[in-house]
Parts: sequence; structure tokens; C-alpha cells
Amino acid sequence: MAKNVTLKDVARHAEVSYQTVSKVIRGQMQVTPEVRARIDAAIDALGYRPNSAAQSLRLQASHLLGYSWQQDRQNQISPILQQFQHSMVECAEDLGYHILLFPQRPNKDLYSTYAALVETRRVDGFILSSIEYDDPRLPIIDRLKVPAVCFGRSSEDMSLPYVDIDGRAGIAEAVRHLIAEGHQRIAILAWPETSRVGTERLNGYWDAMAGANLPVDAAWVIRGAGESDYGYVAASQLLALPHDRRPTAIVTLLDIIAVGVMRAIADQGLQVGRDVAVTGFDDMPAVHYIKPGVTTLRQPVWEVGQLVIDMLVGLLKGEPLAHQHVLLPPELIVRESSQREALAQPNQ
Amino acid sequence: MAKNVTLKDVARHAEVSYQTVSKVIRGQMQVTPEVRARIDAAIDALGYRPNSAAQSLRLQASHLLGYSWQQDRQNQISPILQQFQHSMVECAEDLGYHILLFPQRPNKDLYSTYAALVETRRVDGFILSSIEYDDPRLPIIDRLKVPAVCFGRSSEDMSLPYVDIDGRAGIAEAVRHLIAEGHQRIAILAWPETSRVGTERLNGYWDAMAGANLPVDAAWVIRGAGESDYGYVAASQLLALPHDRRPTAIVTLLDIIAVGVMRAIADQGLQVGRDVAVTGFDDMPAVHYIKPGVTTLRQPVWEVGQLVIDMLVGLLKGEPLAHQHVLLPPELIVRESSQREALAQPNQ
DNA sequence: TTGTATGCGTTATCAT
DNA sequence: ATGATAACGCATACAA
Repeated sequence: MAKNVTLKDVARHAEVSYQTVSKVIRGQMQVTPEVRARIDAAIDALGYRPNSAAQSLRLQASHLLGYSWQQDRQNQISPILQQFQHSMVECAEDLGYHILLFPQRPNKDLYSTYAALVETRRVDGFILSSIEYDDPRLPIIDRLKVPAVCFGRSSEDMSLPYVDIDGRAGIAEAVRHLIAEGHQRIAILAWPETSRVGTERLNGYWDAMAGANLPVDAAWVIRGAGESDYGYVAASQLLALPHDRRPTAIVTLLDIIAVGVMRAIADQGLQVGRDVAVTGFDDMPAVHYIKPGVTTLRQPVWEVGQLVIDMLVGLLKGEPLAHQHVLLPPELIVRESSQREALAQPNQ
Repeated sequence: MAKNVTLKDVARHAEVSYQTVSKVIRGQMQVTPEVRARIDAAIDALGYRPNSAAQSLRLQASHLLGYSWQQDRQNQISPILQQFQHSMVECAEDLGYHILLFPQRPNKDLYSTYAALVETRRVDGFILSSIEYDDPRLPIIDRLKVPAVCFGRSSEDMSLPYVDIDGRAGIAEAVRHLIAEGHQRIAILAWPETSRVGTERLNGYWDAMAGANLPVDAAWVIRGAGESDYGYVAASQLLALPHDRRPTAIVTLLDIIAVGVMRAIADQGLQVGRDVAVTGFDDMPAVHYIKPGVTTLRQPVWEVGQLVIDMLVGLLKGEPLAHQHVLLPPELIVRESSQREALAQPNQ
């Protein structure tokens, strides 16, 4: 490691006082072009960089943002959160901030985890993702009075600023697309009531069905958890309904679940798209190789990450937020799985 | 945000000098139990936590470790790297460190990215993952003379400390397993020669085949890139060989590729496991739902993360490394795809 | 055992 | 326009 080059070294080299250098560097002072050039040359020659610890101490700001993510049962991070992390990191750097990762131990006191980071002044604020009902982190953030912005919301009137995907609007659009394709008996594989995201999306289904004055058979709304297996089992159940009640389209809340549904349809000797339409959610790269292609809803995650950081940094600078809560609509991507006219695909 | 509680506040409350508090806190001083109790009470009452910026400035150490990851073409992080990140974060916290994320912009000067972090003293060291041949980061780290430990290696005799998975040993074990299952004509879908990891794993294949004195038909060793599609195409090619040259087992370097291979086998009217054995790599959760189950090699990623951090922190403390280079063997997980006796599975 | 003095590198307030 | 002085909070060599 090279020796520290300090402000004083630069000042000595440029033959000015170090306070002058400090001010000139950040444009708080006008000097003669000649002096300015001497200082720039000195900085360049010595390779000076301000010491971030000293800056943090002086400015009472670490320029670090704490982020802790959640894995699902399979120890996996959703592609959504991966991209979210990436976009945050880039946007933060553009604003002079960095992301600090910290663990979320299952058996450790959550409060002390956050408190330690705040009280040691290690981070200036937090980003929270995967917010659910009664999220234990929310009261903690509130109690610590630390700036924070969430990706996701626990309810409409959350006190914390958040950016979220409008899953309700997304599913509604998917259902309207299916209706436009001529479907009337549309089923949905929802999530348990404890899932905020799932409930939100299910509402989109009700919206669209009601908007088109289509009746909903109680059997068409299934709640469950799991991945491909959930889709397979639930779809098999739907396809076993009497013909006049059997849905011709099945909406799912996740691409992987849609894959299970498609397998169930094929196993019944039916053809996905032509006989039964299917839609997913997330546009997961992992299912891109599935044939037929899965109609899905792509979340604008990149924008979410940028917005979350923008908002948090704004908060830290004391700027009032333009929007306390932002809802971004997902984009419907139509592929073969929801089209009757799609070309037949040889392999499943 | 609550007001700062400093050492002096604690000292005033405990009626001692603040230097005494400082020393007592970190056990550098013996005091009467009575004084000790007063100090503890004060810390507790005021909720004192040492200011990390002040500590960093004083100790010339940020206790931050820089980590930047790489995404694949599909903007995805491999499950391996996800788990790696997680294990690092937990282990780092146990040692009083945190992970700082920084972006790897494709078109930005790589050197300045690292230099900025080092010269501002923002991080004490780096963790590098996804090392390949001629990795541009290696000379940078070398030039900056900053402590760093890698997950992965570009060559055997790398100057930087590293922890890596012994892919060669892993593939060799998989091949020996296939041989034990009675296979003799074993093919492998390798990666391009530019892939260090791929070359390494391919060597394991040669090791095992040579070790069993089995001849290798040149047509059995295919090099290519891609995911499921690569597996499908390459396997179709292998299965089109004359019967006496057609492999009865196909080794792949990735579970997803194995899935493509299995589809090709099924499309030929053959049965995976009984007619042609298949093995993958990584034990990816995403393919857990595939039937028949994919025999694969699970990487001990958690251990890698722990080791990498242990080594880097040791380096920062000036401790000599017990092992400069560590190679961890993957674990063979045998499932139906490589067993002739496996129960027949109804759905693909 | 306890307290004093100094510096880590920066920013900011005041003089000049 | 420039420079002396203080302060941010902590750790430590040294003196008492």
C-alpha cells in the first residue's frame, strides 16, 4: 500500500496553504488561474485523493448505504433482486455513494443489527427490499429515525418512502390481453393471503374480470405456494373441472409456476396456447429456453433501483421528495403461450 | 437521527477520563470492578457506540472489503456467486468487517475504479471472483499493492492468494462414477479453450478416462458455449454417431446444459439414465424440479466464501497465510440421470 | 491504575 | 485571496 498523500502534501507541493487547496478542490474559492494550475499539477503529480474516513468524520456522513437482501427457501436470490442490486450499485456510485452489505441472521436480534450500523455511523441510510405485511424491519427503521427507502410496500399508506412494481396493474393487463384473445374462463394461481405481493396481483385479476363483466367461478382462484410443482398440481386440478367450467386460460404469478402449468397442460394431451393459454410473471431468463415461449410481465427493476437510490440520496441531502411513493407498471411481453395462432413447436 | 454519544459523554457520566473509557472498552486496561461497573453502566445508559469514521481515521483501516461481481450475458448472477456473496457477508461481519459493493462498468477505466477505492482508503482490500485467463484486474491489484484474495484462479501459479473449486477432481469423480456404472463410451460437452474453468474440468475427464485405460473417440469431446441449447445441439450430434461409437454417457459442465442434453435424449426416443447417462455441475436449485433428477457436482461455495474472507482478514492483520492457495473438491450427488436402475419417471 | 498530550486528514470559521 | 485555529471522535505513547 502506497503512503498517504494528504492535503498538506499537495499544499506544500503547490506552495499554498492546505486550506486553500481544500476549498479550491471543491469550488468554494476563486483563485488566480496560475494558482489553480499549480494546485491541479500538484494533485496530479502526487496522486492525491481525499481520505474518506477523514471526510466522513468531518462531514458526519459515511456516504454508505446499508442493504440486506433476502433469499428464498432454495437459498436463491430472485433475478429481480439481483438486477435491483446491480442497478443500485451503479446509481449509488454516480451519486458518490456505495452500498454496504450486511447479513440478516435468522436468530439474531434484528434491532441490534440495524442499530449497530446506525449508531456507529457506518451507514447514512438503508434500502429495504422484499417488504411484506408486518415487516419487523419497519418499526426498527422508524425507531432509529434513520433515512430509508423501500423496494416494495407493505400497504398503500406506508410511512416509509417506497418504489414498487404495480403488480395489480400488470396482472390486470395480462388478463385483459387474454380476454382480447377471446378467453372468458380465466383462472389464476395466486399466493397465500399472507403474501402482500400476491394479494396485490390477485386484485388485478378481479379488476380485469370485473371490468369485462366476466363471471368468476370460485374454483378458478387457487391459492398456494411453491414453484413449478405448485403450477403442475394446481393446473391439473383446474383441467379436471367439467368442460363448461374448465378455464381456457391460466394466469400465474411467476414464470416458474407457469412452466409447471404448461407441463400439466401437455400431460393432458392439450396444447399450450391453442387449447389453454398461460401467462407468467418476471420474464425470468431461466425460462427463456422453454418452448413455447411464456407470455409474461417484465418488471422495470433497473428503474426501481435507480429511483430508490435517487430518493434515498435526496433524503440524505435534506431535499424534499418529489414523490413519497412511486408505482411502476410492469410491461406485458406476449409470447406463444397465450396465443392461439402461434406456430406449433415440436419439443416441449 | 439521535445525537452522537461520544467517549467523552460516557466518561463524564462515569466520572473518569475518556481515555480510560477507551482503554477499558477494549480490554487494554485493568480497573477496579467498581469503576468498570460505572463505565459499563454509562455505556448502557447513553447507548454508546464507537464512531466508525473516527476509528477508521485513527486506525488507518476502514474495515471494509471491496467486492464487485460479474453477471453473465443474461444479466444473471450464477447461484454459485449468490451463495458466495452471502457467505462472505456473514463471515466478514463475524470478523468485524463489511462488504462494500462497487460497479464494474464495461466502458470505464478499470484501474481508476480500483484506485479510487484504495487511494481514498475506502476499502482495506478486495475480493475478486470469476477470474479468467489474462484477467485485467490482476495487474491492477498488483500495481496498487492492495491485499486481495480471489475466488478462482487464472493459473496454478498465480501470485494472488486464492480459493477455488477443484473442478478437475470433480469431473474426474463424475466420470469414475459413470465408469463404475458400467459406461465405457463417455462423451463430454466442454467449453471453449478460452475458459480456464472449462479447461480445468476437461482435464478431469482426461484424468479419469486415462486412469481407467478407456480410449477416447475424438468425436466425444465437444467444445461449445451456451446453456440448454448448447446441450441439446451437441447431444443430438453425439447421438447421431454410429452405434458402436455412440456414447452411453454424456458429461456436461453445467446443470442447465445437462437439461438440454436430456431433452435431446428424450427426443431421440431414448431414456435418460437407462439408455444414456447424463451428469451436470453446480446442483442448481433451478433444475431441482427436472425429472429425472440430474446427477451433479455440488460446489462447497459456502466454505469458499468463509475461507476467502478469513484469508483476506488474516492478510490485513499481517498474519502469514497458512495456505496461499486452497483447492476445495466438489461433492458428487448421484441422482437418476446417471443410474440405469432408477425408477422410471412418467413426465419429462 | 489514571490522566495528559498529540495526531489521524479533513472541513469550516474566522481573522488578515 | 489567503492562512491560522479549531473541531470531528478516537487511540496511544507517555507522564503522573
